[in-house]
Amino acid sequence: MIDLRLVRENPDLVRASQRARGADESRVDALLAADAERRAAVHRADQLRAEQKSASQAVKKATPEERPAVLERAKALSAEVKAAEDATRAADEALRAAHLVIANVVAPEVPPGGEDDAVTIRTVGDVPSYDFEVRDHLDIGTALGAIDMERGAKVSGARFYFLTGPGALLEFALAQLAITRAVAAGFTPVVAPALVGPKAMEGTGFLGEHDEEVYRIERDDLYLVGTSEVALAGMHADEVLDLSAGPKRYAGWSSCFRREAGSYGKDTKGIIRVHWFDKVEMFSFCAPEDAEAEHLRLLQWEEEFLQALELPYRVVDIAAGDLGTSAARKFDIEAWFPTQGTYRELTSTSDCTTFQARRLSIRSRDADGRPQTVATLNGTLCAIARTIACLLEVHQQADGSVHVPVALRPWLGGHAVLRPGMSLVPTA
RNA sequence: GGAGGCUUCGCCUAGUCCGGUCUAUGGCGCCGCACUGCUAAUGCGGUUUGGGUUUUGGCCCAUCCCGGGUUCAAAUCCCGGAGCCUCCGCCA
Repeated sequence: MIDLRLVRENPDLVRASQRARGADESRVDALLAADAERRAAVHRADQLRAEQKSASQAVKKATPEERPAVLERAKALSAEVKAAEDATRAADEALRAAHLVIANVVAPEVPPGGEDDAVTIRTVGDVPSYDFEVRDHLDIGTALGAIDMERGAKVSGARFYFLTGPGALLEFALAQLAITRAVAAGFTPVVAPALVGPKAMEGTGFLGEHDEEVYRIERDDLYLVGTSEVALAGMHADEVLDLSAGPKRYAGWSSCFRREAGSYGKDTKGIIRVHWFDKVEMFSFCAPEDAEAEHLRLLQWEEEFLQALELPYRVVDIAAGDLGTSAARKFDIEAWFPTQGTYRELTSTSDCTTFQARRLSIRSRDADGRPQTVATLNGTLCAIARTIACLLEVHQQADGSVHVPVALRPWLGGHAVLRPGMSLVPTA
């Protein structure tokens, strides 16, 4: 949730943010009204309680003769306090409801517009050309014995898959490369739970208008995470972190689950858009004033990872209307998919400023030792299934084999190419 | 799944039986001041968090795992729940 003080002191800024997102501006005024109402209710209840406290003390000190009268007054006040507390509770809930429906305030640099208005910041690597007919990742993967969609569907339904043989090895190789690089950069590696409670889910902003995307285990009141961001953010809920040595960074590995409710017909072929995949996610907790710089660092680590995979890509600055609820700014990296003749999203990094941390009550101490809400940022290091898809397409060769990027070879038995029917036994 | 125990202001802890200056005790740690040639030791003071209000000096309210209840009054009594621990059962 956004900072209430900001709404009180600079409502126009928040209204402008809502407008940029294409969201309802009047929610800002509803929030202001709810805030004023709550403060009035709290004030009334506090004053009544103060009176009641002294009345209660008087009961104790009263002589037997005055006792009935004093007790009478205390009882009356008690009833008034109870009523005032009910009113406060109602005002609290109204405020919370009004508060939760406002998305994070977009950063001033964010491009205006919607989904199609992302601005390309830079393009890295040359778009490859092929002197043969390119095949899509599913054709290549099936021929390699790396991907089995049909049996995935047989066992679990559409958008499920098996990774087999070289596909399974690729999964582990990518995970190893991602985690190894993250550790070298100073991240703490984490294996995070894929099932989380409602608090973590709501705190990270996934239960608002986008809860259609989320798998829910009703019987146990648990959710399957769509990203380990949820567990990593929730990890430090209700804590005061020591950030005196700089940002606290985690690289979390977990399975990710997405219902893909609104995407019927999109990317139906292969493993680009699936209900389940594994992902290594970077997550940072840092002081609010460091968030922008940290965001650029996350972006840089993402880029270096794709460079290690020898994949051409471009970095785009996502427009206001296409930002997630929690994000103030978001950069996607889109990698080249030869069969689609375009760049497709492979990673995404968001600066959530204090939006998530305020909901989850994650704080640190400022220079004066006062608690302050931290900023949280997340970034994909490697969404494994989609990355495999991209690797297979970009690195395909005329004979149906696939070039293995040098960085991945240590985890692929030293093999420089993958080819149908090959032995997976490591080379000497 | 069954039985029992635990949860207090950073950490440890007193208090809970028997409700009322609990406006929460003590120790450790931390901060400030004093003493000391320096260090150590010692002494004094401070040290939960959130909200409201404010003439910026404060003042008020809440907060003893969470939510209800009883009562004029709840850390304390009653009911429900969560988390952790131990034992039994089951299990990779």
